[in-house]
Amino acid sequence: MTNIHDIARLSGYSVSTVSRVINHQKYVADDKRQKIERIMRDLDYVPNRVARDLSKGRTKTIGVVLPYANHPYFARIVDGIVTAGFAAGYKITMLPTNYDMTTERRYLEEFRSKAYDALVFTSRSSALSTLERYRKYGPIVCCEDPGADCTLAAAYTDRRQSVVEALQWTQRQGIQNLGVLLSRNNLISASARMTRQAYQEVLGALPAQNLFDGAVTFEDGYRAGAYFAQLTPAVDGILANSDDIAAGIVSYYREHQLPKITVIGQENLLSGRLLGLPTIDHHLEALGQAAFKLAISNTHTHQLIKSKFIER
Amino acid sequence: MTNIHDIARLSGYSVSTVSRVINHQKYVADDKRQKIERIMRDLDYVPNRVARDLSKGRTKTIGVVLPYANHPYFARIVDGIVTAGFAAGYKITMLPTNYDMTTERRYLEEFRSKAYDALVFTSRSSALSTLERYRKYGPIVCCEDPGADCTLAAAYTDRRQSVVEALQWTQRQGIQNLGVLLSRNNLISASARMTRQAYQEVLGALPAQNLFDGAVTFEDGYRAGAYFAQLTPAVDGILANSDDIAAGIVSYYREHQLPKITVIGQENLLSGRLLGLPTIDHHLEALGQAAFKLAISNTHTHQLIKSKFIER
DNA sequence: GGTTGACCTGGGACCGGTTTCATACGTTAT
DNA sequence: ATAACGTATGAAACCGGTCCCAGGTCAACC
Repeated sequence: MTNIHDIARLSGYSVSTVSRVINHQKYVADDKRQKIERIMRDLDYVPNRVARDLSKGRTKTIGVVLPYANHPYFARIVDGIVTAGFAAGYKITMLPTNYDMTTERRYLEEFRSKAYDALVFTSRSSALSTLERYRKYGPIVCCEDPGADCTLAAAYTDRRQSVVEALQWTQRQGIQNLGVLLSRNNLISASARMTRQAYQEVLGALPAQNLFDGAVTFEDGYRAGAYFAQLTPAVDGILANSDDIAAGIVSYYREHQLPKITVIGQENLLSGRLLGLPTIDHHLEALGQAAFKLAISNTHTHQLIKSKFIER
Repeated sequence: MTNIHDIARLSGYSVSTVSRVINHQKYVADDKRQKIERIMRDLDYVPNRVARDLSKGRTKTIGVVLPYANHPYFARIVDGIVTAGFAAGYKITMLPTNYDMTTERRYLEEFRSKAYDALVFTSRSSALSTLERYRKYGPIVCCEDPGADCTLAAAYTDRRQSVVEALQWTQRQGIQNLGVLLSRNNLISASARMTRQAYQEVLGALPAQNLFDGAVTFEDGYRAGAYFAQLTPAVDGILANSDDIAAGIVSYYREHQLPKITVIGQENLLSGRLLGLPTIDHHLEALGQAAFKLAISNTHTHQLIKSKFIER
């Protein structure tokens, strides 16, 4: 493979001058510039990206940590990050975790090794304090509200507020007993925390039996449907954590000819639109774009993306 | 930032020995190994990934070229690539093109610059011969049948055969006049070519007015529905190029209270399932996994992934 | 006692760029 | 006449690793 030294040798000029030509810098005489450019073209020369990155100390690459690559929630965020990254000349690398903490830790160590200029956590299993420990190696963005004193940058939806709106809507609809689905009902998940808070705020204490945990896919929604269908006292409304999951619930109720109940989805996906379900659009592409911009700005700004409740 | 030379200096041993410790190689005395390991831990040292990549001449990164990041077709392929890549310790970088040839070319040039060990084209705008010209810089995989004499590796669905099956099924259903949707009806798109071939084979010449081109999203499907609904002679069946797009057609027909017609989707997505549409599952995750394996194997194997027609 | 081979260690070239600094020349201002 | 400055160029350090090769020790074997 031909390198910058070959070009220098063949052109009779120094490596420095060739480097100046490559980078379109000032202070190169026109005739020499042209000669060097011709030789580079003749030899089919392209500067080595990795060498450049090493020398410059940056990779123009952002790592995106996410549990599953092909899940609509994360796909929409990634879409936003990729779009914004493309416009800014950054590459986006996918870092799937399956919510495995060891894997997350491995990515954090890779971050220390300068493989990425910044890291975006679309979701996480590790403690926030763990992420903060790696903050000194570069910008880290999380997609949740990490609290005012957190030094991480953050872009997040106003899930609490939008869920409050959705719940108030159910009250106006006369819904008495509402079931709730969460993906991960633990202390780590900000999404779960916000949803519980909103429930508490509008409807009071959430009965344990009205909560279905571990909902990620359509199939999970289907199982949740089976669960809620046999519940006493019966629920007359369910707040799902995604339209696809809501669709699973609706499918169960339909297939078993159960009375129709109100199911609210989230993310404004095609499935919810097809079934005419009310939903909450969290504007995840915008969230992704915001996350990217924070990643390359190296601040610790916390940025709220407004969500929108959509009646149907 | 502390580097390998710091560790060498502080430990009193040579860079070579430190390198051996880092890489868990033989021929390091136990006491020295332990001392070096302790110093690395004390200094919080992590080897620089970029330097390593430069030295080794590889990045353990695969670039995935795709038109849109958040489209179910490509998302499923990417999912397969990411899953297989993760298992093999490779990073996956997304390279969105919007079908812009200049952008594709830029990625090919980046490939020459050793930024990626291999490139996977999930779709393309450039000519195959263009891609082949870059073949000498490393493995390039395309996700279509590039023809027997093509030196690129390839993983692709048997779209022609599966569409033939779908069309034969429509015949058995008594469908007389079938409309067809394509995403890009040009010479580049193998998917369009295979679909046209299958139509020719089963139903004969495809009337120009029965073809709707440029269908990518649900909204496109909706527009296609509007188009086909006003057509004379009326179509009594439509083959769409994805379930989401098929759902667009169905939505149009529903919303305008038009007589129900048979719409066949593709990719076996949730939308098709919800609407009970027959579909063709092209097993795109498997395709992605196959593409990844080809990418790191540096052969020019052509691999067919069987598709499956699903009646509903 | 000499050869062989396994084990251990360090020097230094190499991967392929960027960037700082020293130098030198030609104008222009003082 | 000379200081000052803009332009042009190259040498060499630097980014931070890998790895080949030379050299040394020590035990086993003939």
